[in-house]
Amino acid sequence: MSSDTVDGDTRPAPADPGRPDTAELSRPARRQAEIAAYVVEHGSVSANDLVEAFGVSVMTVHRDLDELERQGVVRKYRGGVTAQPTSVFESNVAYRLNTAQAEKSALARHARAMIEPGMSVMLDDSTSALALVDLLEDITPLTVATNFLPAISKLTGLRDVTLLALGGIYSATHDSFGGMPCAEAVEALHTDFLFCSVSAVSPTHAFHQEEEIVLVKRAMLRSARTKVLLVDHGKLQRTALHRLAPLTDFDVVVVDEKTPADLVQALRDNGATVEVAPL
Amino acid sequence: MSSDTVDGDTRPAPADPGRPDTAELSRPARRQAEIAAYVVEHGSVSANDLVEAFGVSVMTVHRDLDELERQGVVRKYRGGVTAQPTSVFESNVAYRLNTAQAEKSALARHARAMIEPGMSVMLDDSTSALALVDLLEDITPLTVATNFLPAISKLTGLRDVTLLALGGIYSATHDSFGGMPCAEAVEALHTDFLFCSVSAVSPTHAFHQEEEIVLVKRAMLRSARTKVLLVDHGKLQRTALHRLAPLTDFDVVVVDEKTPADLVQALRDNGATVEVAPL
DNA sequence: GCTTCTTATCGCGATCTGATGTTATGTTAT
DNA sequence: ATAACATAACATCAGATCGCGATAAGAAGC
Repeated sequence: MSSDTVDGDTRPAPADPGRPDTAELSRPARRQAEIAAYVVEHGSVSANDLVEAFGVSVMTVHRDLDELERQGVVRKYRGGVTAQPTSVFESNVAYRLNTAQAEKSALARHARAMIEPGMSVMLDDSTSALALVDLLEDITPLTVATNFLPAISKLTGLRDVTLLALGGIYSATHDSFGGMPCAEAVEALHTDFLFCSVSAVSPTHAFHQEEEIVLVKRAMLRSARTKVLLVDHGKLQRTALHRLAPLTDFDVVVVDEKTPADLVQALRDNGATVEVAPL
Repeated sequence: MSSDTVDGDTRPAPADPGRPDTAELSRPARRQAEIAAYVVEHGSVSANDLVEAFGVSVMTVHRDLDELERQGVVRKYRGGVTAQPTSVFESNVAYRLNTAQAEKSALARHARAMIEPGMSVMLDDSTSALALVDLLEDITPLTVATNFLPAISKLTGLRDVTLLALGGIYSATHDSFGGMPCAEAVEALHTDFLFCSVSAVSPTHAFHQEEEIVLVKRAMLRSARTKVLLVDHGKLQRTALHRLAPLTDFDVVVVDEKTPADLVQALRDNGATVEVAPL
């Protein structure tokens, strides 16, 4: 029972330089993310393999796998699991691993500066938007519309914030509401601001992995006066399946300070209004 | 500093026979409910009065009052608080005090028996509906639509349940979403069942305190095939401001076993289909 | 300006929840 | 039928959170 991998975990976490930052994620969540990566890499693994690889009990492995299956990242069969088409992995695990905490909060601070009391803002289901929620508390009164459950939960606690929940079909993968019902709810609104993020950004366009998400984001773009795209530099080299919109559809594209200067220039050359958020 | 009212609380809670059942409510929540009742009764009281009356520190009193103000039950002014128009108190505190746990869960069990895998059900923002949520887990697959945040939170965890969140304007008083946006979201649906509750039931009609709530409930009534009203016997002697709908609009009215026989008969005499849920 | 009330911050203690392993009881394949 | 695997049902432990008060700093009224 590989006693070297058990508890007494006082080490400051594996860290694994080169990989995304996994700190400040709950232990099981981190392990699940790592398991997911492991499964995607190996295509198909047995539960016992995972027991050995991660030094936890079978029971725990199964619990993790159940959770990952619930999120649609893997499929279970008797004896093990297989990876699902990568898109889900991308948008889920990437989201969980790739915290980029510092960048996100820099973007959020920059965004916050645009908002003034009395305004209405719309937020999408992104961690960047979530970071912004924490900063809204004292820009009151304020109206906030979002389809992101964690954001909704946080906002219910705030006084002087009119919360407009955008309902729809719940997606465990994103922990948000989507689909047609959500798009319709969005159509019925018009807010001063939209703050959103996407999974990938090319010099000319914003991209996203999933079609249903694109549906909602497009609706959001139509329903806000000033549209702000929050981009941490990790997004800039990546690519994704569906083209969401040209960057010129956004009034502002905010990038973090770590973004290479040439990439910023490339965005500007293509007509985007880019602002750099200091860390 | 009245040391007799402090901690060491091994007593099985004051109980206060004659008053609604306040057990299984968190301590602060219970105290807040009692404070609310106290304020409503006295119309206007000072913070210090409450310190003495409840044997807690000023700080705690203020925290409680802040929470109650957030819920719209009281209004603070320098030195104390005043009660707000009773309707809010009714629908909020009554909801918190009057748990009637046993009855609710009896109603829920009865309701659950009507549901079969594959169906779609709509739930309103009532504690009765919440009790039902706990029983849905193994009637899968299932589609559930609700505007009640606690229900939504619970349902996000369930696999094989398609959750359709009904968005709208968040109400701290009810911990649910409402208003026009919500009503519109409801209009767009059509479910097999609606399970709902109201604040008061006369022999012929269902009533509710608040207009906006009525708006949503009416929409729900229009959007379900089979409408079920869950009524614990406490509701039957009470009255409320707005008439929601005649009882004959419901396909079934479920009451708990403790309901006096003559009241059940009265409902039936007026044309309602009444079923009694065994405890 | 002084008093009274309110809010912010910290710390302690009790409580709760979450995470995990173990044992026991199904299930499925061979 | 039997072995391998999966789930269910406790028990335990640790960490996080909550509830609360005390003190201190900050408004608001007189």
